[in-house]
Amino acid sequence: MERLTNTFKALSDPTRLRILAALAHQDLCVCELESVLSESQPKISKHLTKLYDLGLVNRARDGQFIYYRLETKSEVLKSVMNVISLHALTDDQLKADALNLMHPEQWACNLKERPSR
Amino acid sequence: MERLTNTFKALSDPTRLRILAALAHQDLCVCELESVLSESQPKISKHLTKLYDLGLVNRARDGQFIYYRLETKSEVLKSVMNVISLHALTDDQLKADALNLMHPEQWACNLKERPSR
DNA sequence: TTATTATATACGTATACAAGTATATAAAGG
DNA sequence: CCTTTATATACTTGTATACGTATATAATAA
Repeated sequence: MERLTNTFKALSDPTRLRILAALAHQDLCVCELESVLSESQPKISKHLTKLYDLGLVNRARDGQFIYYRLETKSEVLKSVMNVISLHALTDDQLKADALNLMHPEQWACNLKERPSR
Repeated sequence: MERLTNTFKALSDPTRLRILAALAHQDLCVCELESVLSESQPKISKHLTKLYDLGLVNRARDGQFIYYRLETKSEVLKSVMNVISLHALTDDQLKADALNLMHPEQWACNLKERPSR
């Protein structure tokens, strides 16, 4: 049961929910998430590490960048993402994040073009 | 978003998950939950109060007893209960609780017969 | 009324954790 | 090589919270 409670604990932090909601749209590297959420690099990185350790996200290095994506193997995450995505339709913070996601030209991130796209 | 993160936080505690899993079978009062989970009265009571404050369970007094039941109005809880119930099929602790639930004659609880049944 | 049972809560303690700051590691480019 | 950019992590601090113990409240029974 500890695995399940730890998963819920991971979901109990607003920053991690925002990260998951953003990754539901597309895979992103740390610096991109910094821009989308307007949060500090260590903060984003630490939350991503926590999500990774729990098996909720996956990651792959591409040069300097490390791209994170949702872990599709997690059935619990799959169920919960439905709840989160539904919430994203009405929650102001999540709506603002989704808007930022649509405007990469405004990101502070120096990444001009995405190598993997 | 705070409402959602608080809900996930409530679900991140094993005792509260056990309570919800038990209430998924039937409504129960505090002393019955004490017996089913083999946990202390203040511990059960405090967790129930937390679940109640979050709107995840409802309660109704019946004489000395206060019966708790799942709050069917919560859509988030409804989604999450599917995950929990699925987990209950394989988790040892939740299976043991379900077994206790089937043997009320073994409960330390002095409640001989349920008034509301 | 007094005793008993059921439930809630206050209080102290130990622990977990989020966040900021600083630093370490790693890759790329000059 | 040195510099810059991206990412991870160590360290500290404040806060939240779970638990046990004790006590308060409420209902029932004697």
